[in-house]
Amino acid sequence: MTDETADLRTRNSQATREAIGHAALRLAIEQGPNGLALVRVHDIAAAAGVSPRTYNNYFSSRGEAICAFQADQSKRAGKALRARPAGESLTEAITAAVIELYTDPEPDRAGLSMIMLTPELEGEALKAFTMAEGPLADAIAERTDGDGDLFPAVTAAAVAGAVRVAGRRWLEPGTSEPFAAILRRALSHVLPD
Amino acid sequence: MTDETADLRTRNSQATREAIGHAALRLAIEQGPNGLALVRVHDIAAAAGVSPRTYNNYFSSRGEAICAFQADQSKRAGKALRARPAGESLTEAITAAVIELYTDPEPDRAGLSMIMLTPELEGEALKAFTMAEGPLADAIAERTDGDGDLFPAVTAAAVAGAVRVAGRRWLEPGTSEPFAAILRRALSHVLPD
DNA sequence: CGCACCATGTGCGCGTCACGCAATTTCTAT
DNA sequence: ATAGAAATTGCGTGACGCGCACATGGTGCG
Repeated sequence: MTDETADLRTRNSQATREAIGHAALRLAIEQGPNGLALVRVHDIAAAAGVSPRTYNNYFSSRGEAICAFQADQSKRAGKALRARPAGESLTEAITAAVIELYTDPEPDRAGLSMIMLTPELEGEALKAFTMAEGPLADAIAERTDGDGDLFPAVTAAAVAGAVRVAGRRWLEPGTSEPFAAILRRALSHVLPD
Repeated sequence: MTDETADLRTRNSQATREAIGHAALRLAIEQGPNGLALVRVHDIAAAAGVSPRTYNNYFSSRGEAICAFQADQSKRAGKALRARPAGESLTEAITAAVIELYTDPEPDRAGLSMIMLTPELEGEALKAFTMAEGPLADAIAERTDGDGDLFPAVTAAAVAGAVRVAGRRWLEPGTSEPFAAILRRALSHVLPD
């Protein structure tokens, strides 16, 4: 892995960040999409084993904490694309990278529902998915070597949008199709043949 | 116009909504992208000539008020596409509709900068642009008569993303190219030839 | 033409939150 | 082992979101 653990200190703090995020999402799921107001900062902090003030050092809103996992996942989009072999076409590489990134384990239905289907979280959820765009655009630009200057960013945005739509689709009741399949179909509409 | 003025009462309340939104955006611009915290609810309400409590009846956060104009504009995307003649191809129709919608007057640079370049507004800004997706997807579905079930939503998301990217591009310092031209180029990357 | 009705505007008050500040604990590096 | 930085924490403050109740004004009925 290219992850050289960076700093041991940094690692530790990322661990607590994850702990807080995980606790926040878990509590939110327990209360359901309509009881988000009942998830108090105090409870999140307690569940994560930190002080409320510390929670606030890592996140500046409950929504941010709840969506942290999704956001962190999206941030890895660039790395995922770069990990694809150079032999693949851009479309193949993006498709494979995105599918691998978002289905490493099949996502948690409850968690994704909470994030994508709760109105109060809409803004944070969009931020979380949109976070993939920057890194992804950079990685695309590297692969295409200055195609059009707008192409990488636009494609990245389209891909992020396709992922979101695929997620919504996968969450619809009575969907047995695996997420990867839906994702592949969604991406086929925005990527060059 | 299909706008039948609906109700006179409704009209009035939409007027105050606009007034509040306009006031919020104006005050935000005055303070610049770094002084958003200084834009108090009290000031917005005062500038709009309503009570702070009334402001809160229309918007549940400052960001929502500031981005209201952009959000309302995006909501008209479906209508804009439906207004295109049936003879046009889907790509032509979408391109024309989007350009017309977002450049009816050339957008206000200060306002768009505030919305798109202020970190605290990122979530709300994304919501504002994403609001075009639903209506747009419906309108696309009507034009294509059940192409693929994912196609309309994915395309709408890609278009909304392209608009966002085009906006960012247009805001970059030293850009003299008209927004419509950038928009057209951006859309060409996500729409079928 | 008047009356009852509903939507909107407003004042008040409560609970929560985000965050600056400063003391304290914890951990790393030499 | 020790100096020093980073992280955790407590406290205090200002603002906010919103429920509640009341006033007001436009609307549609009889």
